[in-house]
Amino acid sequence: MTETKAGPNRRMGPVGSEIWHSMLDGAEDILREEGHAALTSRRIADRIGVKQRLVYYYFHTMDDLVVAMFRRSAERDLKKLEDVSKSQTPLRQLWEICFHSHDARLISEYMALANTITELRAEVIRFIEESRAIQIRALEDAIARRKKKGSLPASVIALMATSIGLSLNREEQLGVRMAHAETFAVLNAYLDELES
Amino acid sequence: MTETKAGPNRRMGPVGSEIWHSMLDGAEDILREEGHAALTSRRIADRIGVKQRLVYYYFHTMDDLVVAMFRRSAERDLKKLEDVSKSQTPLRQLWEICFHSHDARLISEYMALANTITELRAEVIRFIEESRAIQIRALEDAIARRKKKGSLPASVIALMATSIGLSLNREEQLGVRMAHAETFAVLNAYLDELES
DNA sequence: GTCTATACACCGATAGAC
DNA sequence: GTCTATCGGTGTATAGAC
Repeated sequence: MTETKAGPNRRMGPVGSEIWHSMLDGAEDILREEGHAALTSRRIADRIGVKQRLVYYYFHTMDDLVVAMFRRSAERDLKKLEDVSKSQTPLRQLWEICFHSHDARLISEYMALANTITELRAEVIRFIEESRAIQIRALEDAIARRKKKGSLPASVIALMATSIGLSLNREEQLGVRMAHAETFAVLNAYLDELES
Repeated sequence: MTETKAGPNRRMGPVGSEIWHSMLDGAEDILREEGHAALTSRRIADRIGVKQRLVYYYFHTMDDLVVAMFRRSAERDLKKLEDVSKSQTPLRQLWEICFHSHDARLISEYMALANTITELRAEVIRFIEESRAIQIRALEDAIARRKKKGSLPASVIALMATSIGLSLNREEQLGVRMAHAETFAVLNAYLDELES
């Protein structure tokens, strides 16, 4: 298992090796700090102290590298979501993850790249659907535990919460604060009601 | 008024002229259809049938062009928001605009570009704040008219609605549908309650 | 596995003619 | 106003030596 996939008949480096990871680390840093325009094979190589040619030994194309980068981080995120949804206060923690631990800039760069890179787009879709499924399961449990009628469906709460979390996160990073404090207060109260 | 701004001492074409607009039109089409990587002075020129040099007669830099493009579209949007918020059913129409009339792909491209282009970032902030202000005003009126206690603050509804609208829009364009129908039903019911 | 070297395309931006 | 021509830089990707 030292070959990535068929593609062009070119020798390829081992997926998951140390240098493979450090390339993706460097790429992620660049994307977050300097944006898509700076995400080039040369800069990645420079950053981790190897020659540009080596990037193409580990990845067929730059698009492949981007897809691998997103997939790696999506897998980590999904694992974290699964973990906290089994904890004592899953909702509170899911909300923390949704609102805090993501870098809004990185997300927006991926979203834009997904417009062009078909395989990334598929990966993004998969991630949204799987993380939503996890959230819905956790919410259903919480709602059942509280057994107080009149709640919104778990699926609706999940979608709304992630949407609002994404926006709040993005706006805070931009420097917009209008209506944030009030919204946060409302959400906190709702969260308390669902999960004391 | 045929000069854009100080900047480099170079002759510049008239802002708002027919060709100025067609350049921005072409740029917008490219950004929506092919993404930021294809947004170059040469492709814009090709698309509208002029030579590349002319783009730099109308815009100092490519960044300037991008900022002008966003600003023009933001002004149009704000005007439309103002208009419908004075109509008979402002809430319903504001929601329609928020959910439908925007191209999710274009938005995500702008968001990514705003990470790098400082002036665009400022323009985005201004747009978010002004459109939110308009929405809050319309919502306050609607809530006062209904004078039914227990409603969420107008500012919170505004933020939540735009967030959810953006996400639904984006996901529909991606091809994700999970939880959409249920969410849409809930929102519709709420809208009916606020504005019959 | 990692390197040097290189082919080739495209970009932003400018000089200066008409 | 619009053009031709061009400079200097950077990108993806490959050939092939060690």
